[in-house]
Amino acid sequence: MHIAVSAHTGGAALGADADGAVTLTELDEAGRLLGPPFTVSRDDFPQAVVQREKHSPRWVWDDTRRWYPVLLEAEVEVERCVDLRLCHTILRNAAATAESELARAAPSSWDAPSAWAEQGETDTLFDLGLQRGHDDEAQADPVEEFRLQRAAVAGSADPNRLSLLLAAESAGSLVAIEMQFAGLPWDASRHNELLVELLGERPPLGQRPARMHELLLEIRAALDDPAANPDSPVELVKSLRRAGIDVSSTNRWELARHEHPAIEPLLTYKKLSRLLTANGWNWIDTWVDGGRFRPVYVPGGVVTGRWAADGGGALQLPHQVRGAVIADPGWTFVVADAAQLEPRILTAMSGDRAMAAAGRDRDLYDGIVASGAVDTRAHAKVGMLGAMYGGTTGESGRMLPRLARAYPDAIRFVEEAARLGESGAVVSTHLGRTSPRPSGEWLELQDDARQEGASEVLRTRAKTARRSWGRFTRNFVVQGTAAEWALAWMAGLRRRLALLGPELPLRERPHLVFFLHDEIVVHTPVGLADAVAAEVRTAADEAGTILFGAVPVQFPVSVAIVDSYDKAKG
DNA sequence: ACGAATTGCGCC
DNA sequence: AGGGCGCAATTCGT
Repeated sequence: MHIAVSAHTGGAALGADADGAVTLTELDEAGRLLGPPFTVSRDDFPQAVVQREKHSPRWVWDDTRRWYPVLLEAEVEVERCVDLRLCHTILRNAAATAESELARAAPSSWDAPSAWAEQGETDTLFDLGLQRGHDDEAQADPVEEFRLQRAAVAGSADPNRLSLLLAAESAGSLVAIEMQFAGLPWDASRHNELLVELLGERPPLGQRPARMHELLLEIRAALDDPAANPDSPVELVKSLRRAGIDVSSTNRWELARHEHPAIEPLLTYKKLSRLLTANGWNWIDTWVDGGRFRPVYVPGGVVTGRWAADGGGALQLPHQVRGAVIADPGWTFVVADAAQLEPRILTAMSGDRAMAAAGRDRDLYDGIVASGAVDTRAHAKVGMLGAMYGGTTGESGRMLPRLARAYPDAIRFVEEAARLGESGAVVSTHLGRTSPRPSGEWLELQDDARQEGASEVLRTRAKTARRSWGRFTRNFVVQGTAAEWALAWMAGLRRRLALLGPELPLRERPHLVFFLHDEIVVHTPVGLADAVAAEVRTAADEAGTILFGAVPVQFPVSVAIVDSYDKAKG
């Protein structure tokens, strides 16, 4: 029998056995049973959830993707939940819970990836969750797991932060399913127009669009090579070298360094080729259905805590096609992005007061210029990005000493994260998500390089690997904490949006339709757009306070009300 | 011939 | 010697 569970006052919950019956167990916050489990049929399950929702339970279940789509199909929304699998992953790896029973136990089905993720095809997603048994999960008792998780959090040095992280992660799992359910409004005919403007008419299978064909002829003429093939990197390098262009690869950066009549058409060709293959007509055929693009979001899909997406390249939608994202008649979009999120996160984490002042009531990079640390906004930006990514070369590297002088706390913070990574240690985000340990291979390499008589080659390799891991941990703390801020922002906004349309189903009131790391899109009736914009800002302020308390760091968002996505300055 | 790895590039 | 991804096409390796 599968048991999903709900906890908290008034809560109840569920699980499905082979016949699809669902068992609900009422729990308190520690996971203690408040009464005997009871069973409802699969058909009655959504209604049972509706009854319980009146008391705002927190549903505790193994996997939001398993349960929530069925509920949304039945127009049942859940206010909050615990996604045990996502939370387990966090607690299993967190330094703060390393001594817990949960973390010391042998790996179990809770450590496996979601068994419900792969069935994300649009035709099956929303009806099979309850019916399909899963062998591993048959053994996995969510009540017991919930208790282990609560105990692990309670036993950690800072239970509040971890609790917050688990709540945010779980809220994100609800948003992910809701956004897939609602879909991103997508106008396929507008998308086609955009493609025709850039590429020419859709060509027959296997042929190049007209514009690309013209460019191909230009390239061949310029290279004096009638067989030059820009689609093949290997052949293209040979063609370029024959024409006297000294390249070792065909990537854009390297090509752009050379002056030659073939370069410009080649770069244009590659740009269009990318558009055609990644977001061309085939993409429309595959991913747009009924005026909606429904990517499968994968909360926690990135080690840092960022989301990933499965199918359609949802998190890489090029600006070229964003004009096809058009609001329904009578509706509009509220598009918001957090301004300079990562450096502001670093400011709050490191307590750098000078940087906090630089970012107060203005663009942070402008503020850095105004402080006299660097001379242009572009320098400020590239310098800060370099500091957070571990860049050492070029402009970025040159800016670092100035930034370190002006903002010692912030720079020291990321340098320390890098140093820890290089030494093989783990680092953690503000709320306690911990970086993975370096691989056995990495550790061995470091070990071997330290041996007496290790070759110079080996020592160099070890150093390269060490630096590389340091760049990863350096970035992990910032990117991961930014992801936490974004989750808090989105969770708060989700709650606030629900209040703008009480009693209305998700798709008939303002709802989130897109999320991109530090940017959100809300689809809303036109009349509520201003109210939504206000909630977006309030939720952003709240997210900063929730994570960091009363620190003097602002998290401003730029908000645009637009009827198509390309009109938001991105 | 086929799956794995690489290349290149889109997003943040 | 720049962090994290996903995806399509090409190229490599067996």
